[in-house]
Amino acid sequence: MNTLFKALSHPVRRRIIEMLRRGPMASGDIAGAFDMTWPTVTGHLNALKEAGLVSPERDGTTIRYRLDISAVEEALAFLLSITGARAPADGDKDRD
Amino acid sequence: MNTLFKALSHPVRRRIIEMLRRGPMASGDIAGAFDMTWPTVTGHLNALKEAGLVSPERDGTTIRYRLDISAVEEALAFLLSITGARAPADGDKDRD
DNA sequence: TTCCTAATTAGGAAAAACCCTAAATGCAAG
DNA sequence: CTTGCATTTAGGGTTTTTCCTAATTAGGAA
Repeated sequence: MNTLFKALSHPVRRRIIEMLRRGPMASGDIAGAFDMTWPTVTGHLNALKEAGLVSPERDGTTIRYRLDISAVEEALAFLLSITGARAPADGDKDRD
Repeated sequence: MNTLFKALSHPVRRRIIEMLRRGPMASGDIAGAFDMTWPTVTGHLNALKEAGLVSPERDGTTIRYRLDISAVEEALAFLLSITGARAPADGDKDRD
């Protein structure tokens, strides 16, 4: 949960996640979409992999990254537990 | 969105959010729940405030922090857009 | 083997985050 | 005004993040 939210806390990494929403992409194609060096993007991909958000698969000389939805749902579960299960308490009378 | 996910990326701050789920709490009570100094907790509260996740309200000498659900829903919306699900419904967040 | 391309790891500088102690602020009561 | 309590801000040391360039690994083709 800790590395997961930390991975989501960088705009480049969130953008990568959005890109992978349509399907797996090669590392070079991902790196080419940003205005930073390839090694830097590799670092972000490693952070996402560490968080379980993506997984790489080799195909010859190219490496494709695929989005791992279940990790996203893990973060989703935390946020839903916040918005979905709110108990009424004494200074909290003005709910919608 | 950037400060929002960054705020969520620290375990102490996520725990504060969980604590505030039941209602506003005084700064001192929040700080007392952790094994760190009060100024450090104040720093975390500032990070949460910066992200729009909590808002402080003064009552005499004590300051109470209240959870701001709409910011949570903002993060929720991003994750839901990834999994492809719909936006959170209005009547879904007020039941116990 | 050698060469080329795809991609990563290594090393390090700059910036930010984290947590502490000490000092300051704000409010209320005497 | 002065004291006291609740809380925040200031300053600084240590660790982590972020990004770069240079070097390295890995696979395919000649």
